[in-house]
Amino acid sequence: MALDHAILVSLLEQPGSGYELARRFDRSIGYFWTATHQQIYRVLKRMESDGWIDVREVPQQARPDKKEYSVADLGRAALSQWLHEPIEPESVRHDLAVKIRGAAFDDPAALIREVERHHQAHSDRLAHYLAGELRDFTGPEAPSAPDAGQELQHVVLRGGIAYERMTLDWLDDVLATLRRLASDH
Amino acid sequence: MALDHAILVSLLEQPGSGYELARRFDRSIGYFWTATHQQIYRVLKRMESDGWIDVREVPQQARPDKKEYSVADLGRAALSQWLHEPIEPESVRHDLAVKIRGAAFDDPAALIREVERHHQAHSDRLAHYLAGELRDFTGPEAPSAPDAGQELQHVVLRGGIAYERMTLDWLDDVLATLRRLASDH
DNA sequence: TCCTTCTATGCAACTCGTTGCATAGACAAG
DNA sequence: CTTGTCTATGCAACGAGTTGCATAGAAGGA
Repeated sequence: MALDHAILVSLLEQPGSGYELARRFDRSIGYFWTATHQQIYRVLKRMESDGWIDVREVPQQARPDKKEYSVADLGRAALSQWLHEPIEPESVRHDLAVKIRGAAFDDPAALIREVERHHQAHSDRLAHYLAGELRDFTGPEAPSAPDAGQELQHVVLRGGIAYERMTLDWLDDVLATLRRLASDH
Repeated sequence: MALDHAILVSLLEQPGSGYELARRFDRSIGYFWTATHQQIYRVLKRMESDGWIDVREVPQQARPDKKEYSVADLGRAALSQWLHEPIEPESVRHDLAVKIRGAAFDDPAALIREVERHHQAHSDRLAHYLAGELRDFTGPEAPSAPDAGQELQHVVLRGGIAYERMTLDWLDDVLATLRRLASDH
């Protein structure tokens, strides 16, 4: 149910259309939440009919018109209420770990390629996060006196960076283990 | 769709009933996958009718009879096929990060308690993982020459431990940030 | 000229995951 | 003696998430 709230937060940071939200969910929001455009349009429709958000039709040239959404008082109140409710620490779902334990009943060496692919993907993601951090928070273009919103965005991004670094270290450990098992054959 | 495969791996490691699987998913499998007993019973039923697993009725005294499942050839083949298919690196869903960014539009100080609760929960989980590692892999009772399956279980557990440590460090960072914002009020 | 990509929104069908409820005997604690 | 917990399985309903498809104009490249 947190997709609602992720959308509200994003719209508070910057009003926008469903399409724009979908792109943000591929970028900065993607650090901590994912959603397809289908999910987003459906939730926007529901929140609009519940009076949580307002719509404004924005005509455009050379591209389709869009509906720009912004957060209404009811939405702000709903977000605030959710912020004050405790939530459970997330439960993990890690496909790769299933594969690693499954490899005991198959060929561990066959997993090496796959793990290397994941290593590359996480390495790319880390580079992307670091570039974003430099651009928005630590580089020369960054605000010298960040406001609360920027401080909080930065600490979330630092979480993403820490996660990717930890994952890369762990994947190195996994690769070393798989290679050891393969050479012992 | 990886619940199927997580169950197959668990049944290969040790045949068992739906109830026993549900408990494993609260314990060791819970390091990397979660599922309720409802999900598990439904998937077991489907896999049985697809011939992936075999059932054996086991009568018991002083407790209800149980159905012990074990992996059939078809299930082993399905697992093996899945192991050879590439999978996408997981997408993240982190409620707490939504809350942290949302706090910019509410009261950051009000989140401190919540973050402390999460810190405690992750700290408990870390202690639990470390106890399991000592018991099964690094303590005096552990096998001196672990087989491939144990090596792979250990590397997955090391991933869980690294994740919890990283998360605790990050939550410290989050708390420091929230406290700074609260004192600047 | 045709093919693809980008912007922008949406329906329909499906699978996956969660929640509430139900049964039922055995055992332990208050 | 009642209440709660543990073992063990399951139905029904709902909500969340995924996949495939559809529309439609504009721009850019082969």
